[in-house]
Amino acid sequence: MLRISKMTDYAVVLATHMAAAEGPHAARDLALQTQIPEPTASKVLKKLTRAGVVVSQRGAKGGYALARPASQIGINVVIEAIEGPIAVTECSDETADSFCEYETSCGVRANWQRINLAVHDALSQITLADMAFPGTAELVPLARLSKDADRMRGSASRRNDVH
Amino acid sequence: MLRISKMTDYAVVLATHMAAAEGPHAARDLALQTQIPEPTASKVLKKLTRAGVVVSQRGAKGGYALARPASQIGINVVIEAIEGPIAVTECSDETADSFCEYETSCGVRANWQRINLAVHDALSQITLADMAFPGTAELVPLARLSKDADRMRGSASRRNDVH
DNA sequence: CTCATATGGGACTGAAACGGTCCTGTATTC
DNA sequence: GAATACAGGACCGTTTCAGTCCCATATGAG
Repeated sequence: MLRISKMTDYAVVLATHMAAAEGPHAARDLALQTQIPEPTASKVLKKLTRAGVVVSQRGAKGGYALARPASQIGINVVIEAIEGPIAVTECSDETADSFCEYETSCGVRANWQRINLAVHDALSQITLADMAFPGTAELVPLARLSKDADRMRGSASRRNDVH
Repeated sequence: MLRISKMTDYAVVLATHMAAAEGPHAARDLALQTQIPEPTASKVLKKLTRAGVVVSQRGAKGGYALARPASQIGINVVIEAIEGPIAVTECSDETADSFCEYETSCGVRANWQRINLAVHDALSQITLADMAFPGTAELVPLARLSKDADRMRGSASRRNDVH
């Protein structure tokens, strides 16, 4: 579960590449650099464009570029661009939740939404800048994690390595 | 994305029901109570059993029961029981990661694992007991959320259950 | 001992989603 | 106006998903 689709994986890789260098990137170039088949990369880029994650420039010398600074684009945005809203279950999908037939059995609903939120939150913590410039993460990945954790939590160092 | 499959949804609902009452629950009973089609419920329960989330008793008067107290079973365990390990991308799957062809383009790997961890962590925070007895959550869902957030962030006790 | 009850473990199927390709149209630059 | 690149779908084979069904096995009751 929570297995992200390949398309989404591609989206993150492509976005990360764009984050690493300025200026317009032609779909073809990105495809070559990332080893993603060109038509597929193109498809992904189109979706990212529609979602407003990247902006596009048509014509010769055209290409794609991030719509905002990489540090302001959370991973969740990229993921949602491809896979739609992060709604773990149908009953947390607004269109359907009026018809949750369980009702009685389902004090579960509110909790699913907590789960959704938690996941969403976790994802939004990580930006494309983090992905593009692992920086300290590469040297001390866990240290970086705890740095993030500190920022989130305001205090204690906690590395749970593991899992 | 991050759309959990129906089966997993069922698993959580079923597990929550078991958390709400003691003793062995026959698959049939659970199916009736939760409105989940019986064969399907049965299938899910079998998976939960294999994963060790619940224990089963065969024969007349048999049924299923949680393997541990509800407060000690994180949602992540239930989810993983149905959907397999939480590995967001293939390259974070250990079997495959030796062959991440990107390599150069992929400083992304380490970051995916951060993402995985973040998600996994978020899920493990929520136990079946939380699901079965929403308590304050029902009255003030958002307040409860921020309360949780505080608990997460404030350093305090946080059990990592295992797996 | 025997029968009714329940789980264990797959096999199987129709429907839907996924991954990937390709084609036609439109905007932009030279 | 020709070459370049994106926009938007149509299309298709493969895989996964949801759901059902069947048979084997274990257990308790009479």
